[in-house]
Order: sequence, then structure tokens, then C-alpha cells
Amino acid sequence: MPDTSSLGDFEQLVLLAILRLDSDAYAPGIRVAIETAAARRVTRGALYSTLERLETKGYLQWRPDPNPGRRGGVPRRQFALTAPGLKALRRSVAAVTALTRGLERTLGSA
Amino acid sequence: MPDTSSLGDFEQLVLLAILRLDSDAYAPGIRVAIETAAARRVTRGALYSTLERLETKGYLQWRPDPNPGRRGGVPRRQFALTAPGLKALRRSVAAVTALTRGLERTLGSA
DNA sequence: TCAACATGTCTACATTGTAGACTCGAAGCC
DNA sequence: GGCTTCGAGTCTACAATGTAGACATGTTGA
Repeated sequence: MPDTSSLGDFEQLVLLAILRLDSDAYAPGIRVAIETAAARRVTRGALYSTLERLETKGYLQWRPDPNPGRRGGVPRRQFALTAPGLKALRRSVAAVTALTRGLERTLGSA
Repeated sequence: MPDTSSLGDFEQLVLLAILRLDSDAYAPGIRVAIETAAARRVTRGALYSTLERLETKGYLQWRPDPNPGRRGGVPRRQFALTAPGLKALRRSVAAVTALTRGLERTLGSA
């Protein structure tokens, strides 16, 4: 791992989705959020591998669903960013923002 | 390659830098632009591998430096996005933008 | 002629992304 | 109770992307 450990693109999307979903940050919802925002398919495998890697890096934490009552078996996990996770995400978003600034018209990100 | 071929994070930064530098989009400058924006080191190897991969995907093109007159040996290459490259970049930036919207305060991207 | 320099190439490997089959256990139905 | 359905998560194997650093090549100027 490089010392200025940066985020891959999918990792970035996952962290953003968790931040955005806040207390609703369960894996299935994260998946839907990314699929919607990025207009692309996200398999469970891809998502869980990434979640695990982010946890290993100390960028996120989870706890068992504080309010269950659904259908399935295994309890869901509620994810949240850690302080280092938020910091890494900030850096990552800042890089894109810096290079994007002034190109809004060309990029159509009105 | 997935059919909805998405950009890796470094690829995204490289395309953004090229777009931004416009007619000054030579490899060394691209490198500096990314190092500055992302506050991280970028080796030549990393950059050229990525440029080559992006070219293979048809996302960028290059031509020999139209106005030479520098020091070194091999002529520089001037890079530019292709239409598909711009499209892919738009998609990629749009995903980040969509998930970022409303989180400006938290992310400090004022 | 030769050192310094500016680009670009090559090789080998590490990290991240992806797909899809599989496991687990609770809930509902009969 | 036994069986099916379902939601969530695990596992394995591989593909794509990212990274480092040594090397090559040709120009310039002392």
C-alpha cells in the first residue's frame, strides 16, 4: 500500500454512499445508491469485497442492525465512516473537484 | 472489460488533467497537474501505463509536439481526449457529483 | 566528446474491481 | 413439523488498474 494511500474509484463511491445514507447505510441500500448514481450494475461480490477492504484499512466500521424486523436470516450490518475514512474521502473528492473546477460547462455537471 | 466500462480513479484524474491543460497537455505537465491537485506523488511509470491504456480504449489520442524547441531528446507528445473519452469522463464525474451533492459541508469542498 | 537533461519505454508486481455460485438462518405456508 | 422463499452475507478465482524504478534515446551546451 502506498503511504499516501488513495482511494480507488469504487471505494470512493462506496464511502460517499455510506456518508449520504447515514443511518440507512446497509449494504443493499449502498448498492442501490451506487447503481443509481453511476448508472451501472454493482454485484454483491464487488460491494462486499470493497467493504471488507475499506474496513481493513480502517476507513469504516459497522455494527449489527440496531432495529431489525425484516424477513431474512443473517442480521444486516449498519456501516459508518471512521475519521480516517472521512479524511481519505475528502482528499479524494478534493482532487476531482480541483481538476474539475472551471470545466463545468464542458463536463455538463451543471 | 465490463460493458459499461468505467474509469479507474487515476484514469479519471489523467483525463481531467488533459482536458484542463488543453493544448498544453504533455505528459510531464499532466503529471504535475495531478500531483498538485491530488497532493500525491505520480511516477512516470504510473502515468505512461495509464496513458497507454486510455489510448487503447480509444479515450485519447496524441500527436507529436507541434511546436518543439526544448531541451530533451525524444519529441514530446501532445494528448487530447476523443469523443468517447469525454463521454466516459462525463459519466464518471457525474457519478461522483451525484453522490456528493448535499454533502459539501461535510466534505469541505466549499 | 561528454555530461546533463528531458522525455519516453519496459518489466514486474501490488492493489482494486468483478462475477457468480454458495451458505446461512428467519419467516411464512401448508 | 417440513418445506419453500427470501434477504443478507461469504467465498473463490480472475481481470483490470495502479505503482515503482531501472533503462533507453536523442539534444543541448560546455
